[in-house]
Amino acid sequence: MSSKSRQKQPTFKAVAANDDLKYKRKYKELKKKIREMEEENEKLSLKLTRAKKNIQRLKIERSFLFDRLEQSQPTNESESDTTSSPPRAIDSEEDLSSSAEELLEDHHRTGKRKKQNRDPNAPKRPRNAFLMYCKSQRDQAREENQNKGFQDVTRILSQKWKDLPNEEKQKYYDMYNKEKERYEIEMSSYVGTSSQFGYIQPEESTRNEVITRFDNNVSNHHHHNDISGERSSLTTAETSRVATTSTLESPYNNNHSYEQYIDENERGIGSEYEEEEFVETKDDVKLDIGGDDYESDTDSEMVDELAADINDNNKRRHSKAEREEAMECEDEVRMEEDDENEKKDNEGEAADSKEENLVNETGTSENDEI
DNA sequence: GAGCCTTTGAAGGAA
DNA sequence: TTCCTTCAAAGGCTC
Repeated sequence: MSSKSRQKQPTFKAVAANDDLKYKRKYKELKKKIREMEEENEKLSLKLTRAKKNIQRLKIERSFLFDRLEQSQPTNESESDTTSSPPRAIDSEEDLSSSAEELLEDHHRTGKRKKQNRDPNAPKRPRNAFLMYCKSQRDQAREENQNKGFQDVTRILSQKWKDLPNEEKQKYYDMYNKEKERYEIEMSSYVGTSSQFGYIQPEESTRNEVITRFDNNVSNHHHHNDISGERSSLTTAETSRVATTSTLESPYNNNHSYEQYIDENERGIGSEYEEEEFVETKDDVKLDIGGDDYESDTDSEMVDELAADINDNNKRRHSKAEREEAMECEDEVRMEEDDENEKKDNEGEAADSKEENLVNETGTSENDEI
């Protein structure tokens, strides 16, 4: 009996050690997963920040366009009443309103939008599952239906698509999801780049057409007249700064007055709501680059300051990574020490039980002898 | 060279 | 929420 228990002892220990190893492995896996989730979370936060900034910009743009439309409305009515008035030189307000209204009316009436010159640098929209299917099957379908035209082949493919079992379709939906991910990633880092094409936001072509028409009118007008009031001040007050910022970050490269409007709104001249939103946006930027304030007056200084901050931030990140690594090493060392201690304890226990067994055995033999 | 034809499906805006 | 529109792809055809 005692010899059996002696044989079982190391097996039990081996199992316990095995369990420990398992837990250790599991612990490491979980730690890795947490790290991955944190990284993903960081990415998503960045994406959210960008989206917020974009929304803020669009809000300002919208209020700008509505302001222009509202301001120009009464002028138009009075103009239409005075039929005998002599023809005037270009009136930016009138031209703007007629262009914008015409465009908006056109859009509402037809419900269709004219095709836009899309920025060739803009990411392509993802192809849906059916288009993926067409791409892979079209050649074969054309070979099978050589006498049929292109549209007919598409029609055949659509019929085939409908008849396709869901498991087969799933393959193409997966492909679509991958394309979609690619598109989202590209869009998150995409800022309108080409001044030739302007900044054309997907699904925002009408808005941009209005803006383009407006700014064409404004720029034309500036060559002919000196406008008094708001727009004049808009175009002259901070031209140099706007020119710099527009080349640095503006998607609307030709729009000084428009840029100026955005710029002023973003610095808090707009409504309280906008101001509040702007503070949030600026805070987001601070978060992105390390949480410091920027006090530079000029753009070049600000760029230097930003670069310095990014370097600092990289250093911080680097040291953070090092700290994490060191902590991990410490954990591992601690775990190894624990293991060793446990091993020693187990060995001690084994020795004790061995001694106990020996005592018991000797005890029984003595008794036998007696 | 631009736009149309055909199809499905995703996405976004308007009502 | 529903409806409508646009845009992705393919290549030939028309203006």
